[in-house]
Amino acid sequence: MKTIADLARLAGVSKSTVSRALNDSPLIGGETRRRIRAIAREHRFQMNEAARRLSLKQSQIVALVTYAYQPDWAVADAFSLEIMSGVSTGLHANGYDLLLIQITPKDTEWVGRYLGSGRADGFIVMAASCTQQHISTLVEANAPFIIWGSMPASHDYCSVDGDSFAGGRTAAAHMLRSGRRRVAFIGGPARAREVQERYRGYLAALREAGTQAEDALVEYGDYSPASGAAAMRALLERAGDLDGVFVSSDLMAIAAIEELHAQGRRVPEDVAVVGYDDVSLAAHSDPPLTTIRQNGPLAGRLLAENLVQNLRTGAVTNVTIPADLVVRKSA
Amino acid sequence: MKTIADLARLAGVSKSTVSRALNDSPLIGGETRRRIRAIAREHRFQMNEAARRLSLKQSQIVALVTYAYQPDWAVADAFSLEIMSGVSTGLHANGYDLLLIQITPKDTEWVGRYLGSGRADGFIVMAASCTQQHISTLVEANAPFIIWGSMPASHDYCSVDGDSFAGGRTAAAHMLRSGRRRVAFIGGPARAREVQERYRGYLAALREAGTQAEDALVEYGDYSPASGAAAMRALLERAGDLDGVFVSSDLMAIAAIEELHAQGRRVPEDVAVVGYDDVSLAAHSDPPLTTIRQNGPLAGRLLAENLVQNLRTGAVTNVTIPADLVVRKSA
DNA sequence: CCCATGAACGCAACCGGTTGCAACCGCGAT
DNA sequence: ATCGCGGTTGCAACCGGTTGCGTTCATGGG
Repeated sequence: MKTIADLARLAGVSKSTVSRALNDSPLIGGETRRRIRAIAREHRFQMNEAARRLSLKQSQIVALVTYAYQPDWAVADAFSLEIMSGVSTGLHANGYDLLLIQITPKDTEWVGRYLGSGRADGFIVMAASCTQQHISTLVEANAPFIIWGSMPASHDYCSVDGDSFAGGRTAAAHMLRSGRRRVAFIGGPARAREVQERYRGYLAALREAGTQAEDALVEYGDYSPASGAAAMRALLERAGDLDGVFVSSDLMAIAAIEELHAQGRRVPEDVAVVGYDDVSLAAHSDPPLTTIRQNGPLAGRLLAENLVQNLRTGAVTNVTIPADLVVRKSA
Repeated sequence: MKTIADLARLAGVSKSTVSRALNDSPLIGGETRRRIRAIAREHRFQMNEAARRLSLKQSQIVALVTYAYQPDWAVADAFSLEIMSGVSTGLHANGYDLLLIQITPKDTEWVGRYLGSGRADGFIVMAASCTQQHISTLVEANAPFIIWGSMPASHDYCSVDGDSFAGGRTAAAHMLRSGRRRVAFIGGPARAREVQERYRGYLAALREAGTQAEDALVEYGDYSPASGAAAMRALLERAGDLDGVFVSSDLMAIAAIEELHAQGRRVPEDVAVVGYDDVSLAAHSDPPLTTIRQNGPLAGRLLAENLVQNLRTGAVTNVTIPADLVVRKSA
């Protein structure tokens, strides 16, 4: 592999000139630059990144932080893939590489390990798989990072989030518009911010439709299918005449549908169901699930772009992406 | 951030001694080593990786090669995630980092871009998303790499693959054992090696059960649900009394089941169905799909470990991992 | 005609590690 | 007392880029 010193010799100039020519420095004359670049191309020159990074004191790498895989976690569906893909393209477009790192819940050294050693310039973390602890670690280390998902009310770091309020509103409005009178709400953990937002959206839709909100129509779970079925059961007991339900996750929604079937209700004839996430099996469930989907690739791209911007300018941005309704058969 | 020069000053020794102590060089006395490491720990020392890589001429990074995300490709299910996770843990355990790179079909420069610049030491590629072209590029560049999936008969590079033969055999045997007499075969593309292997396994199971193989019972598709349904339709026309079918992919299997239902057959009462892959929706299909699953995390770990071994010793290994039957309701 | 000015480029230090080789130590053997 | 030797440690070069500053040369203005 050739070095810029080799190119310099070939071109009859100095290392500095080659370096500058390759980096589009205005200090170099047009003719010289062209000649040097031609030689570089001709020899398939590839700059040694390690050396460059050493000099520049930056790696042009951002790390996507994930937890170690938990078999029971297989829920990590296609959306993660989509987001990763988006992050990757967004990063590459800006000259950055994507590092995938796995951490354990109790590990608090990882920030230093990657930032201090210069293996990464910044981080992308997922709110879903990330404790408050981890976030504090990041801010204390003064690490550049961006987070996907809902964040505490007061925060001073970058983020990209789905529009949970709009998602909840759209879902509920869809059912109300098609004539449903008593639509219930099944959430994830009540303290999860995105769940609260979806609930607020649900409420807004009810209000706009002139419908009364009822406490008897809301129930919470923990995103597990079992909890979805349990919540459905509870609702049915308290309000047997409900004719629609907005569920905060597809997996819970599918479990809820099974529960409905078990109790002899037809979906969507008797009760409409709309889920959230549009996981891959949503399209193949019985009946195919109407649900709210977020644009994964877009989310990824925004995560990448905003982090890079933060890296370059220090700007901290908070953007939210739309949540779209995909209508199938269940509502 | 401190450098080894700083540590050297603090410890009253030279840079070289610090470097050696930190790298467990046998040249350093036990006492000195301990003292230096203590100081390093105390100051939360993190070695500058860029500098280290420049000296060592290796990055301790391997790149996982993926294609840019294609929306119509959403099939890239949980298995990819599992495999990635496995690769990640396997790599970290060996002191390597995982880089995620995306390439386009016509890009032929990527090998040089990453290898020549020292951004990665080796590659992991997926047979499924990888043309013969890409492989040639890799071998010509003399790049260290390992591939997941079936490879051409003659090859001299590392690989990890699922045991398709055993998978096909197990699937067919399961149905035969439970009394099915005429079990059919629906494959993916006939020229795909893994499909051929699964077919051979299917044949072996028939032979072992003393059953006659029939050409009328085999049909091929292209992994798309539509092709699965079409294949099922064709089989039903030719051999209306079949009572079992082994399908080369879950998505096709689910489509086949829908076709069976459409024609008034019950699953599994009238005809048993076994799929392949155990995608996330297999557990939730109607009826829940009996299928063949491969251990993604294991595959990933093996990919990582064997590539690292190749990097260190040059050994080229070809390993295959088991394909396990997961029995649900469809067979 | 001379000097200030700026464009284009070279010199050499620096980034922070690694490593071959020389230097030094105390020791038992000759 | 001298020599040889194994065990430790330091010196300095090297990895391949980047960049502040000085140098060279042509040009335009006084």
